[in-house]
Amino acid sequence: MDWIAQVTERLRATGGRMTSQRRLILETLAQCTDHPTAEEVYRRARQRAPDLNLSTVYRTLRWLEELGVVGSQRFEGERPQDRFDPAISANPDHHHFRCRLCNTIIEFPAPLLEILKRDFIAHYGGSIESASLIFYGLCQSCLQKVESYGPLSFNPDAILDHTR
Amino acid sequence: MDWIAQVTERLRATGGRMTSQRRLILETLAQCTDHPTAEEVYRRARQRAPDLNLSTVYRTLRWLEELGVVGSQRFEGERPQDRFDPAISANPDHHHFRCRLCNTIIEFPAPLLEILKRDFIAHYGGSIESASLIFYGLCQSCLQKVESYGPLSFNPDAILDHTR
DNA sequence: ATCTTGTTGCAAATCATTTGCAATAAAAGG
DNA sequence: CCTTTTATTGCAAATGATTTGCAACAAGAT
Repeated sequence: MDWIAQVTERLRATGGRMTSQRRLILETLAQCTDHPTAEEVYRRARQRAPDLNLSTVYRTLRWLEELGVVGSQRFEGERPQDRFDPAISANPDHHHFRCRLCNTIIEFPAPLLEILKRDFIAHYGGSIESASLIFYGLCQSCLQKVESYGPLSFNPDAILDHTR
Repeated sequence: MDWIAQVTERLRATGGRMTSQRRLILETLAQCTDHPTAEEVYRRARQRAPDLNLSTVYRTLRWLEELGVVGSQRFEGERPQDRFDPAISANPDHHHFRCRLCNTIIEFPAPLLEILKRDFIAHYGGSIESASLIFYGLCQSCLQKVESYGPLSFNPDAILDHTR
């Protein structure tokens, strides 16, 4: 059984209905290899159904979030907006790296995080139910570009006055 | 030289001016042991200067953020709003645990995170400039309360009909 | 085929945060 | 100390992502 059928089943199990809009949004999500915003999901899905509404996209995404089918996170250095992560069910325990230049997001596993959790609990007690780890930096290719160009040297005094 | 004097110096160094509002906000932040929202900083500060404006609080907090004097982060499970962290300059490399019940935030060091960063770079290349790690769970005292009460057993059929 | 009720589209509301602008007040210079 | 410059403030309005009320619509059950 594929992903969409599974989600449909969960939906029915809680008294929900499968609609053409929801199916479309699910299919759109299934094709994503990135972490789209609600607006981006909307734009992509609307190509196949121009009267789809942004509210419906939001409602569907929130509902999928509750079902644990998609994740959502916000990243620094961009407008405050949720990005949705369709990969969460296939790959539950991943974290995120975001490139400051090209904005690529890399998902990576972090089994060592368990040690950090144990450390925390050893020191402070309590229990940990979930964790969010985000790295920010330069991805491999952006780092190479920066290195090959060398650092930018900005010297205001060196700027020529072309008006003279 | 105390914290406020240091911040004032940095401010002057960039052509800024120290005002009564900024001093008040700095003093309010210095007394915080928690991670207040802009609104909370505003409420606390306004007790001493009732005509302080929320915009001024925002502008000052953003400016302190740029100076690296305060941090800001958002936590899941509450309205999407920034919380400001006055402890960042005293204690630069800390991460956050947030209790799902009492909302207490615990700051903790995570030196092992360096290993995770090295692991990531070994696998994917690139470079890491910053990291955000947030744990969500129950703090020690909330965990104890939950354990001593035992888990709540919710059984709809067991609810008595008091209308009879 | 019909009924029930979950879902949609639309427009308006929310809510944290930002911004334009005229008035105000630091700090610099005399 | 007093003027001058211009950074900063308070206020109100704008912004922008997200949510919500509601009447029309359409799944899925009977």
